Amino acid sequence: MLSRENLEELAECLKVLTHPVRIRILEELKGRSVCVSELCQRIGASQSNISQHLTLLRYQGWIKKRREAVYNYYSLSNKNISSALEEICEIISQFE
Amino acid sequence: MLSRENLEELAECLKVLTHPVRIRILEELKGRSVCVSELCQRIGASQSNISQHLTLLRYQGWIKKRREAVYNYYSLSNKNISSALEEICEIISQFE
DNA sequence: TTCGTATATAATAATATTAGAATCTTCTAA
DNA sequence: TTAGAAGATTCTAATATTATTATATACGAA
Repeated sequence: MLSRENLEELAECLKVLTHPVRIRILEELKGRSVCVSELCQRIGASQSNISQHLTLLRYQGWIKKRREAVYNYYSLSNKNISSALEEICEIISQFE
Repeated sequence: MLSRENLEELAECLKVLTHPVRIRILEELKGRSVCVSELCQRIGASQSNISQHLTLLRYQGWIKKRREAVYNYYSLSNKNISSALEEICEIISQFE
């Protein structure tokens, strides 16, 4: 049984995955770095909106950024994220 | 890559797990049925509050209820839920 | 230095979620 | 039937999340 603290951490952590745009961002970042403007184009949301979701994702440790010339390239913060996301997708999709 | 529709379904489905009380409820229901009043006691939340979380969990298909005399017993809606929850906990806890 | 492009941040408004109180419904036992 | 208990529903106020708009910053090019 999880402690009250762990419960809240888990809940908080999963909040990241409860917005379609954020899941989509994580998918786009699978295996490569993408800059903000490209993410905007591919996902079809405003720059400001994407940027805010990126900030949250980074704050929660799912992604990291790297500056290169004019661009900020974002990527998954480690290799497990990608497979973790896939596993969670799969687990959840079994219920539908 | 998930479709826009699937993205939203996935996000929606995971929202269930983003409240400590709901995770706690699912944990309490692992392997057994529990009635509302007992859940209130064990979790330490108001009857109304628990009942609302139960309604959401049931609406999303995570749990089912069964009437028995005066009591409503809730249980996980299938056997996969329990292990799915554990797997997700484990996946997430790797990031911390 | 100044300009333009890429991105971040701040402020705001709209919407969603939450807890708690009050009320209603359903069922059982008498 | 009626009283009482279990649980559901409804409403409200507080809070959190989200998208939008406007503004700020950072940096490369000229």
